[in-house]
Amino acid sequence: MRYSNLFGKTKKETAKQAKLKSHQFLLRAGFINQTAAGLYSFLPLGFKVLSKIDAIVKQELAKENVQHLLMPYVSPASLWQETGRYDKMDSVLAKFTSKRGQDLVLSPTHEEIITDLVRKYVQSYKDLPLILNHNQLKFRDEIRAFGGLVRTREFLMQDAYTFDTSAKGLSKSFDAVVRAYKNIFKQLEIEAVEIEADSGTMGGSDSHEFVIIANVGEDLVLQCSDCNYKANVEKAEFEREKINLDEKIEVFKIIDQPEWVCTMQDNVKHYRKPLWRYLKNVVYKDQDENIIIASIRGDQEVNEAKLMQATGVQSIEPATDNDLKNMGTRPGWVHSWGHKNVIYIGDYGLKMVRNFIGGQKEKDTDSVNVNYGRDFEYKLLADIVNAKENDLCAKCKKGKLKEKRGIEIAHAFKLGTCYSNSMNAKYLDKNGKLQLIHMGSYGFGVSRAVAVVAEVHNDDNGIVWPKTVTPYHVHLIVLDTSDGKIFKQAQKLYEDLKSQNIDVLFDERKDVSAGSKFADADLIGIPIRLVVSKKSLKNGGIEFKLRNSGKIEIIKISELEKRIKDFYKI
RNA sequence: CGGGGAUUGGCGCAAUUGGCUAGCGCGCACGGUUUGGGACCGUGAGGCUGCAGGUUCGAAUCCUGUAUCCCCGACCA
Repeated sequence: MRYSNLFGKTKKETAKQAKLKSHQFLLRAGFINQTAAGLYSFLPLGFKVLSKIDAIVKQELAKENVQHLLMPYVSPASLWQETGRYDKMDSVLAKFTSKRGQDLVLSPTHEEIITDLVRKYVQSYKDLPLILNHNQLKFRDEIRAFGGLVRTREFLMQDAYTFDTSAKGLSKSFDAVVRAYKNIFKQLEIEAVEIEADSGTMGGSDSHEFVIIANVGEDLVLQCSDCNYKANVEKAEFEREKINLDEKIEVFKIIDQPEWVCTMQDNVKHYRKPLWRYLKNVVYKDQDENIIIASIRGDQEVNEAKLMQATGVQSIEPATDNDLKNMGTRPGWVHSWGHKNVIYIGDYGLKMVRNFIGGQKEKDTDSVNVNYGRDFEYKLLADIVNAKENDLCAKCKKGKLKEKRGIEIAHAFKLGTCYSNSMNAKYLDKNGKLQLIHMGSYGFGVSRAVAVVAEVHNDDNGIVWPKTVTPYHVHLIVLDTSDGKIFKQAQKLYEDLKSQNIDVLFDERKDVSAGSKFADADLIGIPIRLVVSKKSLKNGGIEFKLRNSGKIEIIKISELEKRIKDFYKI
């Protein structure tokens, strides 16, 4: 490709809105362009990188006997209604109606569609196990875009689905896909940590997330300082330590308290005691408008994923002031006991504190010396709060959990039979009995990976692409273009390399300074830079420079092809 | 979904107590001088100031509505 023909030029200025380096460089170097919030066009350079990642992903999966297919981007509402996700995933589903009145959605994922496919074709245990994959666009509405390609509403995702006759088979298939993922990470030169995660609306029992540790990430990961326990914040378990169980249990009292004391901050201001001393009540309502009061320690935060699991409800949302009014209370005045027709649930942490403050705030009174087990008790006590920095690891009970930020790049779910059950996907076993298919679901963010790779591989001047995903093999620059001989020589080199299946970006611009060309080469980030100039030819050849090194070598034209092919192992 | 900010040539920005022909940098086109780390001179093209109303002698500037984009919050009662 001749640079002057390339669609998408480099820019000197970066948009203020772009915070991440990957985002800035991808914009400046002309790899991507934003069409609307969370919707990006891939320009030729970006599309080349995307295509290469896409190919690597498919290739590595194919090694694990994964079969590729392609399912539609648009799917009928009826499939989503079968599993209940038409309502459950309402916030991300873009729903619309066709001209003939058919209800449709833009698929945010493809479990429903593939399960529908598989139930039509799989009849016997002889058809299993089976791993199917496609790399297809996804659309998730109401996602707030972030970091360029890191978080977009529409994105290219690889999603594989495994089908087995048993949980054991599922584990094997799961391992196969995870193996492929690890090889993909290696190819892309990114380091992903495998962590335990919450399954969320995906359902199923067990899920592993693959996260690139980066302080620009929006995922919170907790990692044990001692053992190898790692989990994301939705899932991370921790051991609740005794806070003040050596304190004497005092007599329960109702005392005067100024009306302004409402929030945890107010309590701290008023009583001048640490946060853990206060009882905190967080009110939610579930899909059927049932009120749930989560009672926790003042220093803790409710974890909605854990709360949903513990209460067994399908969805929760924070109660509104109006909901509180209907309960006969108001913000700051919610009681830890005594509200009628509500579900109370407490966190295990309540047992680690004696003599709480709070629990039944009224206009100018509240209670003190409140003790769980003596003054109030719940039928439901569970892990419903977030683990945080320096909490004790639940696994080894020795190490402290450390918080890290990360970008989720892949996620693998053991779905079990939840989809096959709701969608009636069964097979006949050896005994002629109908059995549910055991499923797994596996997603890798292909377009996100473009950002992740750029985020990991860059310097002050631009991107440094790994050789596996570089848009071109070499960036050929010609200087001293007014000298016809030199220009012709460069042109010949360009043609020769191309004929050897070497992908060349040829910067043959005549009216552009050397510095400008070098700066563009650095920004674009192709691993090998070649320069043909008066100087290089005088020195006996072509300048050869790797993007990630300052060293410049002169290489004879006759040796160039081999050098490049060795580098790329092609 | 809630709150805040923004929207001015392709890109990045200026100009608002309402007032001259809406400026600047980058980029682009043409001519010339340059050519090893984002060169310079000259000339030029490119705008109904997001859109729709309103106030006014006069609106980029004030008011109303609306669209789009960005940031924060997604809870602690």
